[in-house]
Amino acid sequence: MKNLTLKQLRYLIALSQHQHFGRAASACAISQPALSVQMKELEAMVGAPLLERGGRQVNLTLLGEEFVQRGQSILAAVDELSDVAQSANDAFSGRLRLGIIPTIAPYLLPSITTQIQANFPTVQLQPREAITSTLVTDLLEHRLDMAVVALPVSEPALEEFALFDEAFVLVRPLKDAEKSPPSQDLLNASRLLLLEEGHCFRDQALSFCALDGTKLHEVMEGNSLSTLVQMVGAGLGLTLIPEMAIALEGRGNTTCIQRFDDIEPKRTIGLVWRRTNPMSAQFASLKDIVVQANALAIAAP
Amino acid sequence: MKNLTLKQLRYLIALSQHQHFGRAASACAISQPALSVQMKELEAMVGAPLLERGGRQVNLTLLGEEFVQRGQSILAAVDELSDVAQSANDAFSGRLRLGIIPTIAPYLLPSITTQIQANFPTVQLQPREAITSTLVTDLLEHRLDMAVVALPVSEPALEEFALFDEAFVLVRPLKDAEKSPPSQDLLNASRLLLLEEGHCFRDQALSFCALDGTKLHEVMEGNSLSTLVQMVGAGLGLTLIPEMAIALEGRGNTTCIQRFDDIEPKRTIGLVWRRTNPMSAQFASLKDIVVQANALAIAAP
DNA sequence: TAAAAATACTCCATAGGTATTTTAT
DNA sequence: ATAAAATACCTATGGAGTATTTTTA
Repeated sequence: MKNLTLKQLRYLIALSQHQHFGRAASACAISQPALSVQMKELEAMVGAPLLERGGRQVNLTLLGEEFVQRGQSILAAVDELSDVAQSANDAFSGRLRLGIIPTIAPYLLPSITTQIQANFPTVQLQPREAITSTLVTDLLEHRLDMAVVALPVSEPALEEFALFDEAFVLVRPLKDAEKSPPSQDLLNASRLLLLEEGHCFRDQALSFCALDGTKLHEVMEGNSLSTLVQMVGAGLGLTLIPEMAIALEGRGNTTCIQRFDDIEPKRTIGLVWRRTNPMSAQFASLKDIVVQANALAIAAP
Repeated sequence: MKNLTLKQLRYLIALSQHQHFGRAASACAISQPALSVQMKELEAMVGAPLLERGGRQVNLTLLGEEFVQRGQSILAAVDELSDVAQSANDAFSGRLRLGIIPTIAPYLLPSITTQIQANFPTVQLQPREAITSTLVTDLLEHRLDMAVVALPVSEPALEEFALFDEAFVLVRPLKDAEKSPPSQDLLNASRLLLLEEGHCFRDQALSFCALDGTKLHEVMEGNSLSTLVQMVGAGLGLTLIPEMAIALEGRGNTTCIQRFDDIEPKRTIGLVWRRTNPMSAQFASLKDIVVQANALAIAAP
């Protein structure tokens, strides 16, 4: 029974409908002998007669009827495969597992979600928030389809696509609003509040200050930008936040935001995905969505 | 998608399990290039990638996963066909639509049913009672598998198998028990009670009396032997019943049973079925069952 | 005798094998 | 450099066609 073919089932069903080899054969667009041979082989495989051959008409045995019944549902399931393939072909659709780093997620994810649902209603977005290293691993091991991270990732297996640059701004206690303008020197002289290890934003901030983690002594760690901003408000130090976070984090009345004039620190945010992902082409169409989402996020009050 | 084969589904599933063309191929007992080609063709047919080819391992796309899921249930349904075939092969089993004439049914059917259930527990007996002409039509048109009738049927498409001869006995009012012994002359001189038209037993009785229906004037018709016997008891005439009916119909105390001495009337009871029925071989094994059932029926009190 | 299915044979499409190249890590 | 998949090419199986025979009603 290992060599049973779908054709044979189709032929048997045709035969059950026409009860006549000649007519069933032409319904299947094959010759009568071809049908005879196939049915003979099918019966040989089954080891029992499926057909009762009369001179005038062909009838099915009980077993034959059973085969027709089951064959029909098998063929129906096969036909459904075409439908599945078709709908998958039609448009960018289905599950999209999107990773996103925590220093972007709260600000960008809401508008990304909205934009995607508006533009690709058939896409089921499954966002996941994690630090870059986790996201990259998840991408490489097929647990994610795409991620929003700070570039470069420099992973050969991953395709990178830059979306926009994002400036960092200084967060100071409100009372210092009139004091010295922001500068690298100021940061170096102050207690700097940073995210805990692993967050790329921490590394980016340190890099800007031309410091490495080991030389850092006057530092406190937090695990969300909100926490850090609150700590700044309490006068415990300074911190940097990405431009996009201003709308959300700059609302308090205990801190103030200051931009750097001279050498503005920034990072590049981009999309990454496996080069081998067959959806690559369609991912390209996603980039516009995310750029738009960014515009909305910045424009938000 | 019309040319999709079960092999391709098997290959895809193997690939999803091994995530490696080489190993999946050997699991399928084919070469790696053969597998590559089949998967390529499958994807071409589907019109969308099912596989994501990485250097180290092969992964499935979302659509590929969907195909694997559906493919597995399709293959499961195909495997079930083997089981169906197997169980049908193992023994004489399944539905048996058995026709039986009314002049035998009440006396023979109970023991037939018992015997069949004891000997072929997997057979589902579906008995139907009707006159011979109906049974023959039903057989020819595949509404019955087999029938118990009086032979000969002389239908070329039907196989006949004689089971046993069945004598007819005379039923007279009890008061006539000591009168003239049964003979053809007696029958001709009396009012003969017969079954209505269509029952073969009517024709057999008439034939024995060397009468045809048209010459019959002193005749009443009934539609069951029991009714006729009751009428005999009421002194309305005579009737004939088959030997097998004695146990049931001879119990009353208003009638008596008399056997013919000289030329004993009888008929042959047999099985008939379509020559083309593939179960023919197995039907042969049924004949012993029915013969046994007859022995039981006659032996019954 | 006529209609229908089975057989005989032939051919070609294609599944599959081997050898090799390309690709990706 | 190496492992793996794709490609090229060849072979052989088997699905399907035509012509014919056998069967059965």
